[in-house]
Amino acid sequence: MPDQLQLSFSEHGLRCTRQRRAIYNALSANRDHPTADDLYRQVKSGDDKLSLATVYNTLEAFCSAGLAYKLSGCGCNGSTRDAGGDDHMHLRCRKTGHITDVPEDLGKRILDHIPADLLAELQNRTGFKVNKVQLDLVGEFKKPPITNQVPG
Amino acid sequence: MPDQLQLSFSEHGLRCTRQRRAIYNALSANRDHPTADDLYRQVKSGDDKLSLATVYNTLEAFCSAGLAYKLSGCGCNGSTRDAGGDDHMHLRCRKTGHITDVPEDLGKRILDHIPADLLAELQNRTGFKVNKVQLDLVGEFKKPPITNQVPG
DNA sequence: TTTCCTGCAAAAGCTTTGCAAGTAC
DNA sequence: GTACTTGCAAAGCTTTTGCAGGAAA
Repeated sequence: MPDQLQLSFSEHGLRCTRQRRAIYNALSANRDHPTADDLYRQVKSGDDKLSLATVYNTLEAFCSAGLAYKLSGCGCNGSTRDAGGDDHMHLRCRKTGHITDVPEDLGKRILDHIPADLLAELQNRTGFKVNKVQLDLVGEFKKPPITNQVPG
Repeated sequence: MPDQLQLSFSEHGLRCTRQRRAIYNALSANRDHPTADDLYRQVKSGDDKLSLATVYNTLEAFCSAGLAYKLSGCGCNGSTRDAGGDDHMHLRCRKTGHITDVPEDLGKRILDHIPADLLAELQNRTGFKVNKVQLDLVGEFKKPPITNQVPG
């Protein structure tokens, strides 16, 4: 009986292997933008059979299939990915480079202020179709955040 | 006669060397978020005496001094930096990872819609002081952009 | 003159690749 | 059974480090 994930994989022309399931789950569970190595260790701690090369291959496969995206952008080696999906918002600490997410409701309220007509104008002028908006607030923690996330 | 850059360096406790000037200038001139290697080649093409290690050391020095910031964030190796400064906005192509800037006026109009009171609320709730807002629009070029920038 | 910076080369770390064995379909 | 994946190990990159000589202050 094919489950949701399996369907999703096959829709994108990917075979559904144990490793890929595990990696995909780890990636989605993690709002923390793990590196390949993070994923490797995380998956490996539950299920012993995995190699780091597979993590890289799999992420590459997910990215080509559109199931995940390189997050860090830049010409850089983009070691951190994101399981696609919604708009979102990060706090990025200047001192440590650490990234945490903005509380859901607040993020939504801020992003709702971005006017769709300006994005449409952008598309007209540049030919760039916006799929997703990502707002990063760069700064630093003046006091520890209230959540369980740690600045660095 | 100490110039602007020299003053700026010494304010931050940095000595003002030929290499650092060149690297700083290249970094500021470049709205393109160059990697260390990009900077190396760019500077080297004008002025023959520079080693790649110096580029890394210098970027590190700039970052600690607050004259530049790691751009890509994440736990990642942040090969791309930014000479601090203003809020800004990028277009990030999903397919190629290439980053280009949004036309100045349009970027400003979009960023102006982010309400300051919500940012203040954020600071109250999380302890995070926002210095700079960076908006990334993730998507892809449907047709070539009008500027001289190339999608990938 | 003192302290910090640079360049070189070597080390360390991260990512990709090649290929035989294994697995999904 | 066929074609795609995995795991291993080795290769290829990028970034950092140690140290002697050189330059800024």
